[in-house]
Amino acid sequence: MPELPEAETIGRALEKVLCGRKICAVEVFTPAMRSALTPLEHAGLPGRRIVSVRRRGRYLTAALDDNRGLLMHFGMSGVVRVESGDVPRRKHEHVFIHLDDGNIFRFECTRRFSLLEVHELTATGFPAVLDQLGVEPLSGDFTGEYLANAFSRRKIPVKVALMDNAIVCGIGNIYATEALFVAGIDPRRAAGEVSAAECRRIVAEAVRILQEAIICGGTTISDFKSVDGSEGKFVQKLQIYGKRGEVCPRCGEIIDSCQLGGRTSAFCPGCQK
DNA sequence: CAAGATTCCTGGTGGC
DNA sequence: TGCCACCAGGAATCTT
Repeated sequence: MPELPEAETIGRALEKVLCGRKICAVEVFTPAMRSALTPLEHAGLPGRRIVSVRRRGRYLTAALDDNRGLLMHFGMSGVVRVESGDVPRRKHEHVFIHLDDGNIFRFECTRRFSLLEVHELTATGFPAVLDQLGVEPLSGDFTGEYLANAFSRRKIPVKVALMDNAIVCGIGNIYATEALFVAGIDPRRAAGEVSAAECRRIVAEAVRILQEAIICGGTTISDFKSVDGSEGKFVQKLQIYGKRGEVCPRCGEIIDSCQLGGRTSAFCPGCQK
């Protein structure tokens, strides 16, 4: 389930195989997704060249040579591949974009939560629809002071706030769960009650975990695969996500879980205060 | 206006 | 073995 490290992993791989390629043809096999895919067929993509691939939060933008870009989001089961047409179309591959080197950019999504749209790009290099996103976790803007200010007076659980893309983008259930565990913060606490010092700890651990996950090529729980089909190895380093009922690796208590913002949230009652 | 609930979708899982 | 309820997840859209 792609969060920021998975999007970064996909983006780096796509940059190598897509940059400089010209689009020859577009085929849409599944019109009804979360957002309709049919506009892709009428967007005048053939003849356009892909000039760059950049990430913002969990989104990727493949910029074209006409100031537009392909905006991608992978939902929880989105997979992209760039391979030849010799491989038959898989059941949940919804879009083929044929490239001038003979390969096909294939967009797959089993649970149909993914997004693939053409947008005008602004001066930021991204579509205007991304302007609402909060700070980038791996930029210098994501500081303890920023987080403490964003959390101020908020009554929602700190974990829900950490997953709020309008505050900081790209941190989903896996990495929010892990970061709060390592920082020793109970995910159920009201965001506004978390101290500035604790916010600094959350930021430091979240950044460290995201960077480590990128080095590992992301986290594969069930669906995630990078462009070449490889799986993310960070799953082996997860300390608490999905481990309810197991022994806490830090204090030996039994890991518990609860529902926060509609998401299962594992935590250790012994060492997350 | 903030917070919480609901919705979309499919495949894997576990109970009986 | 089959059937079915349930769960996973991001983000938009609702209800309170």
